[in-house]
Amino acid sequence: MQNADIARTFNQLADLLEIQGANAFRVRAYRSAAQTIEGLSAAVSDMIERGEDLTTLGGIGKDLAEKIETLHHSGSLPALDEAGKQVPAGLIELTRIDSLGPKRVKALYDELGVDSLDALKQAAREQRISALSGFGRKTERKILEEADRLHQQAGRTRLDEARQAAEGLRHHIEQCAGVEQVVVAGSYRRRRETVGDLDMLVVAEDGERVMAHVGEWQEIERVALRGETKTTVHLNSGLQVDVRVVPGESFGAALYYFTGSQAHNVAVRKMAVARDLKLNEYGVFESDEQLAGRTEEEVLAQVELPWIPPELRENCGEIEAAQAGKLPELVTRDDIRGDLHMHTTATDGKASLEEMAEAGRRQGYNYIAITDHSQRLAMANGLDAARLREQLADIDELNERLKRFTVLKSIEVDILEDGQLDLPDEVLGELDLCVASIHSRFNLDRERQTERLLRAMDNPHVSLIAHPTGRIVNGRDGYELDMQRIVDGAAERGVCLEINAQPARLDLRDIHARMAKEAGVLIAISTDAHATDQLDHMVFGVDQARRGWLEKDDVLNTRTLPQLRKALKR
DNA sequence: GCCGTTTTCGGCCCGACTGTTTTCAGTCG
Repeated sequence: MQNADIARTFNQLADLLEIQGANAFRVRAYRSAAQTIEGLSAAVSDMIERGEDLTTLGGIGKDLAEKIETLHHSGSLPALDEAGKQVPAGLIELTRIDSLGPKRVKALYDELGVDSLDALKQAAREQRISALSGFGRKTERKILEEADRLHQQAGRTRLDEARQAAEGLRHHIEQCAGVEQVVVAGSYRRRRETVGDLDMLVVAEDGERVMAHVGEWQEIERVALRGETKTTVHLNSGLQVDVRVVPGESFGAALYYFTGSQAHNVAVRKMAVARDLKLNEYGVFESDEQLAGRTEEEVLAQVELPWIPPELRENCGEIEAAQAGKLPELVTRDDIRGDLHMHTTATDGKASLEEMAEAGRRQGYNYIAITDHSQRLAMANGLDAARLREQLADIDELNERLKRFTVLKSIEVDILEDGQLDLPDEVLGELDLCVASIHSRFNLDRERQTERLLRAMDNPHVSLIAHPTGRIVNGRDGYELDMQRIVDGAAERGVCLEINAQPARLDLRDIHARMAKEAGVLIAISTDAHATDQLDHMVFGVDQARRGWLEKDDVLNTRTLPQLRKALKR
């Protein structure tokens, strides 16, 4: 039972309880516990095996700790089965329809027996919904429209795709007269790997004018709602965007509020309440007097907190760290001195050795490492020892011509099923660094996959494990791994782990990067570029590193070349 | 269901928008 499974179970139970009309705070307790568990770097099942007390976790008391243990030992939860008997689980899907929440779903079920999407559509078409008290013709029509849309609705959008949409719309809004500033807040600003929607904040006096201007954007499929200060639109790409207009004196409060996360906001607002203050998107207030609101710094100062980087605002220890003056100084793109993972035309890259070097230099780097694939990856035209040695000679020749820039000799060597490497040790010994990774047999069980990676790290030539979990964002889960053992194993052996900066990989993910930092494992942030323009992906890797609390010293490729060579010695 | 610098009971974050209402409930973020 993984953390995500436990979190999902609690969220399901919360959904069912909500439809039943259970105490809203009880429902919230389940959701908050789910969030806590999802944000943990350690596996809850391991904590139970080690006999740790789960009630030390925030939002988890005696009852929820027992339920987690029940889940861990039996794989199911009687409370969930019980709730499922009270209301059909199919109702949860109905709450995903925009404008249908738990109360209305319950009413539709009680009054009309609606327990599925099809039953809902039929009831709407037969106009039985508008006959109910509290429902009207408009609501009925809207339900029908939204039920049809539900099928085509995408899930969360990858950050790089969201960036395209966000920048386009932001530019459009900036053209509106009277607009002083446009900022994208929400999970986009926190740099989560995917976003559910976009939250845009506009500083302007005339809200009506901005709302009208937004409605004219060419990429809009439809306007879902529109008020004086807030409008929600759906883009052709399927992405939902909320645009809000705020006055300048509230900009900091609004930016803070709409950046979230929700869990972070709730925690900070509680701190305001404890000081007899009210904190909302317009500012910090003592009775009716506004004490702060123009900047995030002055808002946070009212609850005696320093400014907290958005990437950390997940209520996973950042508030406590801020109070103790122990916030990390997060790594930045400017700290990066080189890129340690990229391919050339020798295998499946699109650019030559020399073109990659030139592109690396244009990034402002001091060095890059060329890491083409090894022979096992036949479809990528992987290198055998002889072809690798040819490339090494080419690199020597290139380095003699380059000034104040170094191309490091490397390889992305395949890790075979038994943990052996795909090239002989003697040729690996001729490299500056050896990057190893898995490209096959993703389906081994957890124990064997973990052993496989540990065996690979046993090879003294291995410097770095690339995309350690093999996951693809919105694509596939990583292979089964005991991450704690991988991280501890890397720490013992002096092996580094990669944050692969491809927006589709971002592997390690944030919580595992943080786990590695805590174990003292150095992280390389690398683009895995297969073309020169993909070196630009470095920013996504840096964002992910920041979400993992990494500082400059935690990152291998912030080092100068001599420091790097030293750090690579095992 | 959780939690404690006012509390082991009684609180628990806050506001915009919509539709169906004559003053507000439901939903969403």
